[in-house]
This record gives sequence, structure tokens and C-alpha cells, in this order.
Amino acid sequence: MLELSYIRENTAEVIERLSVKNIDAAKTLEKIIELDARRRETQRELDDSLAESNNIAREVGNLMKAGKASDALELKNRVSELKVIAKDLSEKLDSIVTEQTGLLITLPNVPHSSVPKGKSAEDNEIVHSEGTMPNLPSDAVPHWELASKYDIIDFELGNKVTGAGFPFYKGKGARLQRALINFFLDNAIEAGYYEIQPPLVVNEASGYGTGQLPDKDGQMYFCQIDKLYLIPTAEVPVTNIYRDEIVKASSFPIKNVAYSNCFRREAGSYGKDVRGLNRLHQFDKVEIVQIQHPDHSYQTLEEMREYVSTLLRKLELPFRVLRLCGGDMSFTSALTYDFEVYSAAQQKWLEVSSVSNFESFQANRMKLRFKDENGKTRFCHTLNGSALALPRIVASLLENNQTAEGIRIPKALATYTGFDLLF
RNA sequence: GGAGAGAUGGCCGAGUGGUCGAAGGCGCACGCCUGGAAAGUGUGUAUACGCCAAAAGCGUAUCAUGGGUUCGAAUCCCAUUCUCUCCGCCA
Repeated sequence: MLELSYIRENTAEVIERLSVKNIDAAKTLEKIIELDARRRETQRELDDSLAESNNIAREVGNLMKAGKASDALELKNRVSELKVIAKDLSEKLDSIVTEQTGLLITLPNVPHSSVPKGKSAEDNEIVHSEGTMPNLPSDAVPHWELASKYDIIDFELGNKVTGAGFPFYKGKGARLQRALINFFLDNAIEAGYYEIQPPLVVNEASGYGTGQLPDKDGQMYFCQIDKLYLIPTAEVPVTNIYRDEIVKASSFPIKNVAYSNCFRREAGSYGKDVRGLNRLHQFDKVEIVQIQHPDHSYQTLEEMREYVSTLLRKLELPFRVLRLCGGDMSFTSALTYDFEVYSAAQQKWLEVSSVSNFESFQANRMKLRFKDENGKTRFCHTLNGSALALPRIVASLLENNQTAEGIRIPKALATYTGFDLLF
């Protein structure tokens, strides 16, 4: 959620920057500012009337003590009147605040000045490319064929037991999963991240805090009877640790890493995008989350970007980094780098990581604050990134490393799998 | 799931209708003391909103959450959530 004071003081800039996300916010902003004026006026009237009630109540108390009960009677009536007025004002204030908040949460985060304009993925800016493209034999096949050839991932079995998008990993496939999780966690810990194992379901307030709710609730699995959501990413529970907190500035940067299953309904996806491991309803991901001082968050974003690059280098996968254009960015992000790995057999780039700075957008929703050098309470900046999501890494590892003898496992990973050739 | 007890500031803990945002202690911050530290000692130490250009200051709200009773609620009543104890079930 955008900060009200920021909207109020930089209206034109907000409109201009949101246009990069192809949003025309002028009318909404105007309404929000108008509601804000009414909110403050109503608040003042309400406070005044409550102040008068409090004063009279105190007087009544004094009169009672002095044994002048009859004198108190008239005052009592006045308080009763004020109470009715205050109740009206309070209801009015509630409805104004509700309306204002309702509008505020429809506004996406303002993109960083470096974000290019654009409508779709076509307009993303490639900022970096690295690694050598594999030279595959002519009989190279996509990962879903390799998965069944080596009997390591069973999509049909998943269909039978659960449904589409919930595969079974078997034998060396399961071990490869476990190896990748440990590889990613160990690397993160070495880079100074603190490991967290979060709950896989969260309450409504947490979904709201990181921005999944209310706009994306159809994308999460929901347990109706307990009003709990299956997490779409560890970002949700791990960032919400700090909901309603005032952290010490000396604790910056706060660096957490968490492995979790991620659950996504992916309503509306279809076709070859969901083939094999490309898009699953349940997958594994190691997520890095940082809480940082506003002055340092972009430097941190670059560090996180570099960290993810080192992982892909160790896995010997060719990758490129994209700066997402306004139209392709998420609702909550101010700047996002996507990492894509080349899937040789599918001959396409697969998104394996998304590293974002949310600035104070999530922090404002969550009321995550810190005290700055002047003792002033301010919102923190939050950042996160996948480091990494497993399925598409597995897809490209299988495809890019296929040989006549089997799948070659990169050296850095082989110490975790316990085998360097999957056959 | 059943029965009972409870929820107060960063933490512990007092407070059963009236200047209570809340005693006391711990912690924390700053100062004094010290060669330095500890001990000692002094001061300060919640959050949000509103008024104000801003600071100071003032007002309002907040004692789990939401309602209610009352001139007045941390205190009484109702609902919800959570915690603990016992019983049941159980990885």
C-alpha cells in the first residue's frame, strides 16, 4: 500500500510513475485526497466531542464525591447527548476510512525510475546474459520425456493421486530435489542468511500483509473451515514475521532464507506453458527475504541479484537477467529482476527467479517500521527473491545435460546428490 | 472434542467503577561516578490519529479483539480469538 503522505505530497509524480505500469490513477488519487480531508475533519470533530464528554464525566465524579448528586443530573444528560453525536461521527469516520483504504489497496506500487514502460514480457529489458548454450545432439528431448525415460518424475501418478500439477518425484528424482534444496540452503547460509522453517498455511492478515490479498485470493488454496491459506511462497510467512513490529535499525539488514513447498492454483493457465515442470500447483522453492533501511535497499537488491547469479553459475546453467517493464511487474514491486534459464530442448527461456524491491509497499500494509537516526518512526523496505525455485531448474538441468549415457549432474551439485550421472 | 483458569507496556507484575496510559521491578537509552569496566546513582523510556509550517505542546483512542452497561470501564456483562491445566484422541 502506498503511503498516504507520499500520495498527498507527490500526487503528480505518483500519476506519472504509475502510468509506467499502464495505470491511470488520477481519478483514484483525487478521490483518496478528498476523502483524506474529510477524514481529518471528522476526526477532529469526534475528538472534540469526546474531549467534552471526558471533561464532564470528570466533573460529575467530583460533584458526586461532594455529595451534590442533583447538580450532576443536568451534566449527565449533556454527556448522553454527546454520546449520540460521537457515535454518529465515529460511524462516519469508519465509513470514510473504509472507503479510503478500499481505494488505496487498489493502487499498485509505484515503479522505480529505471523501470521501462511496456505492456508485456516482450518489453522487458535484458540487462545481462551469461553462460554457454549447450550443444545438444539432434535427438535431444524435453524434460518430461527424460523424466519418464529415467523414471524420476511421475506426472500420471500425480494425476491419479491428486490431480494435474502435482507430480511424484521418485528415486534419483527425489534425491535430486533434496540435493537442490540443501544446496540452495547451504549457499544462502554461507551468504549470511538465517534459516527459517515457516508454516505452510497462513491466516488472512498475513496474506494481506504481503499483498496476495485481497487481489489474488483466487490464486491461493484456501481451507474454508479454518480460514487458512496455503502459502504460494515462503515470502508470505517469512515477511509476516515482522508484521506490526518496530525493528531496531541496528539489526539491518535482516536476512532470512526459507525452504518451503509452494502452492498455486494457477487458475487460467493452460497449454504448453503447463507441460511437464513448467508450471505446477505444488513446487519447492528456497526464498531469500531481506528487511532493509530505505537508504540501502537498492544496493541490497543488487547484492541479491548477484547472489542468485552465483547459484546459476555453480549449476553451470546459461542464464539471463531481465529488468521487468511496468506492464509485466507484480502489483507490489517497485523494481524486479527476473532470472531466466535456457531450456535447450524446449528452446525457450524459463523464469527461475524473481528478485524484487518492494520499498515500503509491503511494510506499510504490515506496519513494519524502524526508528531512524532522528528517532522518527519510518517504514522499512522489504525485498525478496527466489534462490531458487526447483522445477524449472530441474527441467533445464535435465535437458541441458542430457547425454547418451545419462544426465550429467554439475559438480557443485553432485556432492549433494551423491551421484554425478543420472541414468 | 469436553471441563476449568487466564490474557495488562519490550519483559515480569500490581491494579475489581472515578484525574489509570496505567504502581513497582527488570531491560533499554543517555548522563554522573571509574584509568576502564562492573556496582552505584540521576533522568528518560508505548503506538496510532488529529490540531500546529515544524518542534514543543495539547486533544483523542488503545490494558487480546469486537460489541454492550454506565455521567464515567483495565475493572461489570456478552461474543470471538488465543494461552495454560486436566480429560479424550493422536504423528
